[in-house]
Amino acid sequence: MARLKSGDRPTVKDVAAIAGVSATTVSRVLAGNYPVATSTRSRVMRAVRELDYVVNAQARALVGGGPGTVAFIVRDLVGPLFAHIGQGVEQQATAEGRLCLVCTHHGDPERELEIIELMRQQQTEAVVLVGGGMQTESYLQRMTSIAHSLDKAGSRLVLCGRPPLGDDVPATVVEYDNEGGAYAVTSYLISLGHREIAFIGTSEPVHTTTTARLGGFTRAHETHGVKIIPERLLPGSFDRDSGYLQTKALLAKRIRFTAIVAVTDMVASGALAALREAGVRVPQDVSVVGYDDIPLAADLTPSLTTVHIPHEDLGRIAIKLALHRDQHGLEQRMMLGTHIVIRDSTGPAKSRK
Amino acid sequence: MARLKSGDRPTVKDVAAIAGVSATTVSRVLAGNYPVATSTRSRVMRAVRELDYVVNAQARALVGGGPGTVAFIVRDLVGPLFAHIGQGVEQQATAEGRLCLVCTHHGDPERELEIIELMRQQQTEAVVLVGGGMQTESYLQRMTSIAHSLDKAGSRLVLCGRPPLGDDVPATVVEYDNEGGAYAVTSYLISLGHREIAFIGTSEPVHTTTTARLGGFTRAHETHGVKIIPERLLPGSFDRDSGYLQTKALLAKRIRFTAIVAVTDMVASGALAALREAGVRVPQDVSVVGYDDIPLAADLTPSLTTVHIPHEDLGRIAIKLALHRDQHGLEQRMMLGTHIVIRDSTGPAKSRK
DNA sequence: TTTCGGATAGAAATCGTTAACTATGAGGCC
DNA sequence: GGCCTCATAGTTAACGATTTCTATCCGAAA
Repeated sequence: MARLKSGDRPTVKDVAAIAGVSATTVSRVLAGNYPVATSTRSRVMRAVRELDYVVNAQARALVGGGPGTVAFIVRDLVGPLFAHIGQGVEQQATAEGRLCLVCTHHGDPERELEIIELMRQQQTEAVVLVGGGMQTESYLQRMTSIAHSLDKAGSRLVLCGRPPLGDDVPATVVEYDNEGGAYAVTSYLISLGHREIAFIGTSEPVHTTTTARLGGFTRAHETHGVKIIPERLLPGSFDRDSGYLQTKALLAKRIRFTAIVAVTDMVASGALAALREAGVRVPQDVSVVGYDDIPLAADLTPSLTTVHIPHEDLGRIAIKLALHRDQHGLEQRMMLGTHIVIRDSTGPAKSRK
Repeated sequence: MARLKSGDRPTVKDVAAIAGVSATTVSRVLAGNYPVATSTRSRVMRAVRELDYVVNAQARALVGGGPGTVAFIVRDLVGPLFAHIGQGVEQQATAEGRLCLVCTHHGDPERELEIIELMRQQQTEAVVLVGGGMQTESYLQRMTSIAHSLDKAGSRLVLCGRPPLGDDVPATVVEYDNEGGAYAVTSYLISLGHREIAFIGTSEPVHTTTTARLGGFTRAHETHGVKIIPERLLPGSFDRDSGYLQTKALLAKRIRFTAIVAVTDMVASGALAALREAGVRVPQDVSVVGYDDIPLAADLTPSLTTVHIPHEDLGRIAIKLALHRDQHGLEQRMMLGTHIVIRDSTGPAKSRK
């Protein structure tokens, strides 16, 4: 007689004891994959309700059943782009019957590694790394070895919005055309007559996102035969403050410019604020473009011309590819398109007297 | 001789076989909680590295060890306030050595219940429900029964940003002063001379967040002896479109108003856009206030007067209380303060002719 | 020399569930 | 009537790790 100590949660055995059957039968009633007499079934169900029994997912997982999990590893949860990618990841994971773990590393590579190790212990089916990463040699090397470790353990490293590690590395990669977007938006500015364009947000150490965006910026200049001067390349992070401060600095140093390409919309937003304070009109005096197309980009004043990233698709496709990687025909490397969204923060270059 | 089939992940037994010891010893070396000869230890460690072994968290959990998990259940991941609360939840969970599951229900109460059930199976230590909820009788009843179920299973229902279910219900509740914030910001408008204030975002069925905010709005009017007319109470959801459309409607219907209280900043943002289109100046002609203090509130034009919610604290405290609920002196019900942030979207009421 | 105890290591039980075997009775067929 | 099969339910092993409980060896104390 399995007397149930209060505080302990009931097990199949407890249910079985009450229903007067074996544990196997309880399991079969719940799974419904084996014939059970109707009377038995109802007795079991009554016992289940009486005890308010639920299976122990851990025990079930051990023996092979139960929902798998997918991990979503991100710098921070705040910030509009992570949320959208996360939305895509969570949606697709749920649609595929998986649970979704979330972890943040706040930009600390050590912490990122710890988290991945933890996910390996958790038997996670896929580990999605979101956003750009460092590009140092040692970091890439460690990532590569992690990809192999996860692969051996039946899991999968997924790089979302970050370039591939190499051809022989077992990882799923879903990128967006970061460089192309920067190229397009810069070309657009050049076509409007701008020749003195500042870029806010170069970074050190080298970051994949920055590199790609700056790369597109540079290529557009080259294609159209416009020279870039280093004074117009300003460092900074991805946040609003960076845009504000760097724009202030730009104005203070009296460097000539007719347009600003900001590395993110948040940076652009800071730039707009700084320009407004300085009495510089946008877009009459200076054009400003951002990158990301965050939800409020259209609500800034003036509304912001920017590059749209298919955030949610990025997350969704990442999960889909990773979970169905055994199916033939599913390429494990995918590049999604970006497109520029023209709003009111850009206009013809002021003809310099 | 435990020959390792490729594709299977290594177990303690495999490590033990290679190191020439028993599984027990491997476990002890890894846990470090029992004396093991130095030579044995190093042989085991070598085998661990050779196989790239990691423990199976599921198996470990079954026998009591391993990190616990908390679940974070939310309407959507996008939307600034959820991200911030999530950030708080994740941070605190990580700090307490817990993993963090995340699920979305898109406003579907059925789905919400399914998710909670799933979390109970997962032996989650705490289930955090974020944001307001429906206030229908049946919903509250089901929530109450869930609270008891989770409690019996050693888990904990946590209500974050939502009023308590009742005194005898085992749940942790962390609220913010929703009603007080609305009262304060409405009082502020009244003190500026506004007497004709519209509220955008009443909802049906009754939603806790809306109810509280509208409640504060109403109380402020009563306190200051100002009458509310139903025409100035407009329905709508929490998003930008709602604010835009309702403001358009308000203008079209030629209802007199000198100020708008929007149920969220996103709604306020839509209202600002509609007013701008109509050539109504803010704050000279009409004042606008929001609620939430989203990151870009300061970047709207004009910058938005709003009510600040301590989002991150909300999430952090929710987890802290839930995980340490056994410790005496920790109240399982907490109300955090809100405060209004005065920016440029509010000004004195235009003296009517 | 005998015995006691500390230092190590292994065997076996345990966690909760499922799945592969077994076992039992009833009913149909020759 | 004997045999075979189907329906149903129970036994037992397995999943991978931890944790008692034992067992051995060796040096020290008596």
